[in-house]
Amino acid sequence: MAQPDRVRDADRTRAEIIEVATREFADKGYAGARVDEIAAKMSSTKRMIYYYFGNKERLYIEVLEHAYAGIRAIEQQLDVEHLDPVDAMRQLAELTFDHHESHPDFIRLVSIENIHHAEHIARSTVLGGLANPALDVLTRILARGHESGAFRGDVDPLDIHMLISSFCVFRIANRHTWGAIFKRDMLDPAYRPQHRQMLGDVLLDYLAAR
Amino acid sequence: MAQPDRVRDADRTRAEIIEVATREFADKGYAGARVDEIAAKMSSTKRMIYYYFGNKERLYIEVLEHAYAGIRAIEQQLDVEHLDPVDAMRQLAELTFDHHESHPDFIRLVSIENIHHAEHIARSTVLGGLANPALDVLTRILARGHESGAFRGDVDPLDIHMLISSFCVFRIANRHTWGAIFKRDMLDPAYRPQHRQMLGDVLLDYLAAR
Amino acid sequence: MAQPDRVRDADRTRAEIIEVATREFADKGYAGARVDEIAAKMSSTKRMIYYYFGNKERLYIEVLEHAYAGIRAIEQQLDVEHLDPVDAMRQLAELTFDHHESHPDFIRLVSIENIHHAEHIARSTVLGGLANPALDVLTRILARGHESGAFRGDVDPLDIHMLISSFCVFRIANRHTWGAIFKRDMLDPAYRPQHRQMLGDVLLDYLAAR
Amino acid sequence: MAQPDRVRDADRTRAEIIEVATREFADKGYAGARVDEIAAKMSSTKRMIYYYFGNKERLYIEVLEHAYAGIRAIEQQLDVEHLDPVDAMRQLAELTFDHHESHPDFIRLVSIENIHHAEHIARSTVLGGLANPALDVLTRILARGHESGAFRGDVDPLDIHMLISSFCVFRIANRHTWGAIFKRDMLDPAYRPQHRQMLGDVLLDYLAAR
DNA sequence: TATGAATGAGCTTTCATTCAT
DNA sequence: AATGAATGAAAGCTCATTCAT
Repeated sequence: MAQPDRVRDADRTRAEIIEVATREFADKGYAGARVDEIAAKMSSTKRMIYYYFGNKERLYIEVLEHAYAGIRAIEQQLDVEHLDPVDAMRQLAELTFDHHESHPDFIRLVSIENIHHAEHIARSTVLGGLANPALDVLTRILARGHESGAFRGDVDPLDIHMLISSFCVFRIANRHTWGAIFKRDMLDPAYRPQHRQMLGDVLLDYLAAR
Repeated sequence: MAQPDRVRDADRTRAEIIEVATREFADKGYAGARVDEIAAKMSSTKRMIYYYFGNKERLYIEVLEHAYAGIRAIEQQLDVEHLDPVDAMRQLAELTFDHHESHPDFIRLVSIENIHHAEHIARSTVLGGLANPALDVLTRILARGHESGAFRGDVDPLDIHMLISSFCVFRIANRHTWGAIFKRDMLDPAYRPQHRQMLGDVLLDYLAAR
Repeated sequence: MAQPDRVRDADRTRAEIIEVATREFADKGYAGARVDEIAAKMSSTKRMIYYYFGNKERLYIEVLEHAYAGIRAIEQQLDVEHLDPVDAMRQLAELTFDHHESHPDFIRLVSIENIHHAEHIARSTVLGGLANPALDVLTRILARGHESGAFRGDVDPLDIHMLISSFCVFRIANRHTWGAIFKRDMLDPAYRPQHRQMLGDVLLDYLAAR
Repeated sequence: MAQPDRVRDADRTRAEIIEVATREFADKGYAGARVDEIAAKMSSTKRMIYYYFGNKERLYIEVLEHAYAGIRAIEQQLDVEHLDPVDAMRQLAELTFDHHESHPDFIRLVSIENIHHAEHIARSTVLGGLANPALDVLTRILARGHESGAFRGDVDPLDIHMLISSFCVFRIANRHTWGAIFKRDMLDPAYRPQHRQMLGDVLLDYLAAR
């Protein structure tokens, strides 16, 4: 029984490093994050970061992989086949809305990765082949909506996904400059219901057959 | 005649530093950008950066101020009072769409500034008080559209601005991760007309009085 | 029967470590060799190196001792008493020539040890007292050659040994810089017979009574 | 006059770094040498090493280039055309003998470079194209000696150079292991005349026409 | 006898910044 | 107004070694 415990310790150490590093990278960016700072904020030592991840970049890539893993499960919360396409579409949008709002670190990591031209995603064996399952669900909803006569049929699912993502991501990613310029915090809970409603309305108004 | 020339040389040196630094910061982020690299890419020397800007942060702030200054002129291209509100709305959206597409460095600087919690905007005397004139134009269009019966009246102009911005910014800011995950370049010219059209449609469908 | 087997396993493990470490030290030098690298190249683990040898330096010393042990058997291949002194001398030289050529790792270890001022030889109980038996054989040949009137009598056997060694060692030890500067590989098989012949000629011309 | 002084300071700083680094690399080898140690032994700082040389390897390469530069002037001390070939040959050998004895750091650097498979010479633009002028002089002496009937004509100048080098290098390069095994310091001044004489005799006996 | 996890000390290198002229 | 040389502080990373079982 000694072996499993040690293995669990190793996993625990790895997991803690990923967790602390996620916060640090999301907060400071890749170049701005300090390996020493990550070490200081965890119960293990800096040496362990190099023991498990080899270097800063590989740690960052694993942080990215871990962060992206979280979003893959979104669509599984949606029982799309038993829902009216209109309801399904709104629910899918709101699921994204809620997910992004509750995962600001993920959104920030994505921003950071874009600053780096997504070079680390390209370098990741995991993320390179990541198909977004939410897109399949969306495609299915659009098809069923078109069949039922509720939706127009000339839309590209990926464009709809872009519309949803842009709205949900923007609130989080551009929160600070927006707040500085317009003196309004897009994430102020007071605006939340109105924005969440707005997203669904925008989508459904656009998709509505005419 | 010596003085003015020297002044003009000084202005030219400043301008070149800003120009090179804009590219460097936009490309690498604030922490990732290197003062040495900026110096190497310009015709003047590193010492001049410190002579004119004091330190890296103040240079970055001036880069940001310079970049934001560019966007303020957008709405001036729009003769809003002589246009039908529906046309004016579509034109305003397309103006933003076009501007952002042709100013990727600005969008990237905004992303970078958000990574840094907009702390430099807060520190800038210029940017702190920056009111976005586009918002006034937008407010005016929405009011006229509501008066004419074309638009619904229950929308917050800033939310509409957010909708436009999110769509226009997302294509640029998230281009690389999107491309890495979905294997499609959002900025591929082939998609441009369709996205530009889509933005206007989304807006007008949503704003339409019902 | 368990004990002997374990002992044999232990010997086998030790032998493998020595073997792998010899290659690694000879290839990279003492400071350049990595304990991790040695461990990675063997079937056992890094911990075993410390288990059997205590530390890197003691491992290196044992590698050195093992390498020097190989050369002690050289002169035993020579049936010196039944040979004409001239033939014996040439054969002894060629034996050294052949041995060094076929043991480049030994030559490299000697170079490395010289870089370290032979401090590890001094620290080795085995090597400190190592008398080179080849020298006895050489001394005997020179004496018999002088008695027979073939050789001059005013030579120091150790100087002759130095002459032989310098020629045989140089080809191996300085192969790479020589090749880089003169664009000729001293170990190219095409030159081998000529160099081997030359060594004997040089020796016998010098030793010839006049 | 300010510029030249600063330039001289820069040159002086570079020269001091090379000088101290030569001793350190020659003493400890490439991997064993410490940049910190080099810095500690000079009047400038560690940062300057990186300012002028970029990294440890480039510093080592420049050390090597500087060390090799010293040996190129050897043959210029020899007025070969006005000497009898026999005398010229002995003088050339003694020049090499003396040079190597008085430049043990150079010999050690060559040994070290061989341990590294001469990879740094290969990487050096200077050393890659280094022709050894001493070889030209040697070729000339051999030719004149053959013409005069003093020397045999079937020898390759490079082989003769190898014979000279091996003898002169061996005393320095293998001094420590030799001393440890045979309890005799090859560089003991007491042996110097005898070895110097021996080298010339060996050479001339071998080259003598018969 | 054996081993995966862990580590302190120290290594090379980088970077924004300032000095001296 | 301009500049090449210099630098302190700290960054990322490595290495021989030991711990805990």
